[in-house]
Amino acid sequence: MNTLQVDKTLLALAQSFREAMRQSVYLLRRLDSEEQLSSAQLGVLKMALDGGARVGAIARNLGVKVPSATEQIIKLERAGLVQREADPDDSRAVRVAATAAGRSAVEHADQRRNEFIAGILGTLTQAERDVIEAALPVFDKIAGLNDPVQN
Amino acid sequence: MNTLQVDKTLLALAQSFREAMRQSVYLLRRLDSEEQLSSAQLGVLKMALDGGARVGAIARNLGVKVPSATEQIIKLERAGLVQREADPDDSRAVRVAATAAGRSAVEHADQRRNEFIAGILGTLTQAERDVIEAALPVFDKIAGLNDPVQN
DNA sequence: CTTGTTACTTAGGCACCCTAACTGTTAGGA
DNA sequence: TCCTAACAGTTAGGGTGCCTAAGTAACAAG
Repeated sequence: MNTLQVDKTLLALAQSFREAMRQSVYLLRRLDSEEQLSSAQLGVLKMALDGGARVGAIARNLGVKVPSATEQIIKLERAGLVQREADPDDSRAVRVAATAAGRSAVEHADQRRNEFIAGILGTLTQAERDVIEAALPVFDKIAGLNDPVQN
Repeated sequence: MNTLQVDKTLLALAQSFREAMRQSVYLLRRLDSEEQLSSAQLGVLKMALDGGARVGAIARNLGVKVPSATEQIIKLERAGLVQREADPDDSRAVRVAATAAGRSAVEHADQRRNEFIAGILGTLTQAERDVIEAALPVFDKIAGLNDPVQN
């Protein structure tokens, strides 16, 4: 019960946690390789769904630097999935809005990806799914803890 | 309780699961950006710890194609962290073994990464950590389900 | 009206991954 | 024995996504 022991447990958990993260990278890679729309682009596109998202906000939400967001936005624009327009209130800013094609692309991509994952989850027992479901909010919290440190 | 409803629940869970995976990508990215040894290289190096791992085995374990593994191995070799030597039993094959420097690099990198994650996990409640701990084996199972599809 | 800050874009570069093509080795017939 | 198919890795070439540094343009404050 001393500090050392607690740390040891924590470190062991951290190790397993890292391994799980590593696995999810593979899973995501696989998911990406079977779709037209990459995860990065899907993330941008999703933010552009509700009207006009600013480039900086998109970057922040995706955990990347502004130029990286710009790059994805330009690709999406060329693909006709988003439009860039000047912000009426601040002409330095750019509003990124999904086009109709963009909207439908998101829906399709999201559905296909969800189905893929659901297919995997479907092979689990209900108890296992419950365990996952219970863990997801904690993952969210962890993500929130990671976020604020910013860049 | 009909199939449709089950599917709906499953899809919703899949959606949340995807979101959690997305977050772990950010977390891993952050982890990587603060270290010398990248995740990709650490993965290769770890496989090279117990004697001689074959290039193909490394690639398979890391979920990448052989040329990608070769690339990382060459980098590690240039950094003096692994050695490549011919397999005595099959001279087509190459054995990749960690050097002393490689071993110590793994230890340091692993420890630093674990400490980083432990620092995050340490801010959770014990109950939350328990939930995570319970979920990790299920993540492993999911990874195993994803793996076999191979290519 | 100048000066600093802010929002974004452009330019250049790096890491990691992939497919296709090549080299060398092994193994299984004819 | 020799020829050929399969196999293990490497090389070549290309794509994506991310980053920093250096522009450009617009706002905001003195």
